[in-house]
Amino acid sequence: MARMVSLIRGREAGAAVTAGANMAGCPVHDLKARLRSVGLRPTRQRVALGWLLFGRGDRHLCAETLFDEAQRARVPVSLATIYNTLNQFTQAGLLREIALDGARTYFDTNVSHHHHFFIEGQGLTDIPARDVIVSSLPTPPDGMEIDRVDVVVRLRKKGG
Amino acid sequence: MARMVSLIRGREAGAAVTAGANMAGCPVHDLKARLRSVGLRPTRQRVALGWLLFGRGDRHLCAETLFDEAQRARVPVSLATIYNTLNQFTQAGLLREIALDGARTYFDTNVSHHHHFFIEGQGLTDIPARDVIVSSLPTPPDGMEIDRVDVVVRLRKKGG
DNA sequence: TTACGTGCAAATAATTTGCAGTCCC
DNA sequence: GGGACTGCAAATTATTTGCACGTAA
Repeated sequence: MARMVSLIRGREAGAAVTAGANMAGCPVHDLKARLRSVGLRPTRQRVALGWLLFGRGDRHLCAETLFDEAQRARVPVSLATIYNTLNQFTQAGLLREIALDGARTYFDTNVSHHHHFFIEGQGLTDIPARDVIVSSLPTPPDGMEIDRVDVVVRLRKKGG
Repeated sequence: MARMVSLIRGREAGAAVTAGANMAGCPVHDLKARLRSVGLRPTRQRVALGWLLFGRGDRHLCAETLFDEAQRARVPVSLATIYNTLNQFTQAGLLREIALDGARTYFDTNVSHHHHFFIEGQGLTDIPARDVIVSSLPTPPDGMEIDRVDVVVRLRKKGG
């Protein structure tokens, strides 16, 4: 299996963790350090879930999905802990919450700036930030500023 | 109260209903006709809810909100019927569903092309379609075409 | 040791559904 | 009159929470 230089990406992601260079290369160690750096104890469950979440590239998943994966991976973890962990990770900036249809809540392991394709009933695909150019935006109301701009490109079957 | 030429807007909205000109001007009649034209019987509840929904310009609301309004307006309608009606209206193209935070489901009475400001915890405001220009989009995957592009501009308090 | 985490089961919250009675056409 | 619609209450589904026990620092 290829080495992973930085298990978790994002705006300020690597900084504290991969800067030291020497320790880099052990994904589990990186993950533990990353958890500590956001104030979360690297417990067995959190490390295991972090491994599932961040070990396979960018993903969009919901609590139930992660729960299934954990069971398949023989990681003993309760659904309640899945929910707690997803929320804690999100609050810590390791995940981003995505609202799609009001039913389930989805989480994006890619917290850097980017957009999404969305196919009804089939889920999400990332669009790199550079592939979408928003060249004109309205002025925010007084006292407000733009936090971020999310673009969702809804797709349908051609000639559907 | 000012006259309403077309109670319900949207891509194909007015056509069948306001074309005849003579009947136009009676919002209730227009609404009933509009309901019939999408295959929904204009029952007391649906007309009352349609009136609440479309009689006051563009709105973003959830089931609970509409339920409260109905009660305040002395419209006897059950919460179950609110949900059913919102879903039927959405399916008929009179409303658009908006996913914001995964918790509640919101509905937009404006089904024409436009975008949204979103302030965490404070809800939505419309952005006219002309105020947002997306000048570059990725190519859709094979066999797919773009249905529509939704832009959400997330705001936060300045210097928050 | 000791505060933080976890698991379980019960509690919420939003929404849907089954069915008997009601209403529009 | 007959099928579509509504209301109610019960059922579902997604998620959160309280509390006793376990575990990282």
